[in-house]
Amino acid sequence: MESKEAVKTEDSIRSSSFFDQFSVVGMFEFGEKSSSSLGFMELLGIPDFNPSIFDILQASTTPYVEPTRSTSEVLMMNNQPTTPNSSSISSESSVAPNDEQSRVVVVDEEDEESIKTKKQLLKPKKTSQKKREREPRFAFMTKSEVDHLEDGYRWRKYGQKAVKNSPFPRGYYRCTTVTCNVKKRVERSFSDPTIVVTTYEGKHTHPSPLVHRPTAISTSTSAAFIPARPGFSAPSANANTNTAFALSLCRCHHHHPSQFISNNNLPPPHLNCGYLSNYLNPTSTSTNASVLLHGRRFCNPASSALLADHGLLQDIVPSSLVTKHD
DNA sequence: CGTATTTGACCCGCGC
DNA sequence: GCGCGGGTCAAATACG
Repeated sequence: MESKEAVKTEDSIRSSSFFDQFSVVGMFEFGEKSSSSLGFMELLGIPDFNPSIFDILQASTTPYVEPTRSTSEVLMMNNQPTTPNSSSISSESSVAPNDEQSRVVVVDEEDEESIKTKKQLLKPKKTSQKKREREPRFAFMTKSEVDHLEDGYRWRKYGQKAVKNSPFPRGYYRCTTVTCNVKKRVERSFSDPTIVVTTYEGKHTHPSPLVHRPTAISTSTSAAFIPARPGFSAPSANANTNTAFALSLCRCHHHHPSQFISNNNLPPPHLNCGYLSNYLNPTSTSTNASVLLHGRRFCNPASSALLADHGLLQDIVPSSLVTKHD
């Protein structure tokens, strides 16, 4: 164990952050940017992420309703091009079976919450008991073989329930930090078993233990998911989990490395800002694990500086590859 | 032995 | 009021 810990440098720990595992090919939001969506970005370690990433995309997206979910929970999914003119960022159907690059769609559930709140106002409570307040929630869909995706935080599973009309159970997790009451639900899509739906609720009141407290994770379960990376000798403790790590907040397809972005992955050409980077684990079994890294681009220089400050960029991307993009 | 997970019971909100 | 389903609790169990 000691030898493993020895190679868990701060860099490698940082590399296990959320973005290193998921390819965020699209972020979507109903209407205007909400505070909750920014909270989600904060959750992901980009507290001041340039809000312009929430460019209007809804016109090119198709609402997707999970059959097993309550009717009030609507997932926006950009990869089900039911409309001919859809300029969706990616097409799920085009994904090769062995393409383990995760695809994530962020869903803002604030609308749902506001609707519920309105309902409560119109309909008097049956009891005097105070209704349990709910934190803003975000759901996103990830194409992944593993249910519980490592996101840099430590989670304790506190429940599991069978989901109606679905063969896949839903897991309930709580952040292990005592002062933090962030929860997340993890379930596999019934309609597409390759898709994992993760719903976060609340905002972390603390930094990611994997990012800011590298020594603290040496005995944590999360450490088992730290991916092996070029330059680090530690093998991936979970090859299935870490077959592909990618970060791609795409808004400008002509900046994308062509070898990484298939035609089906291209974001709408009119989206003229953003960046993309990809990181694949070459030690994994994935046939796609061949490319180390491609440059990132940032629409807003402040965002670039911010990420650098958070160590999310500079530890992964050589400075020569970081390009400010105005 | 300490910690994490499992799982049945329980609570609560909602629709009928 | 009742049943259903989602969410949570907590004792039992597993694991390192």
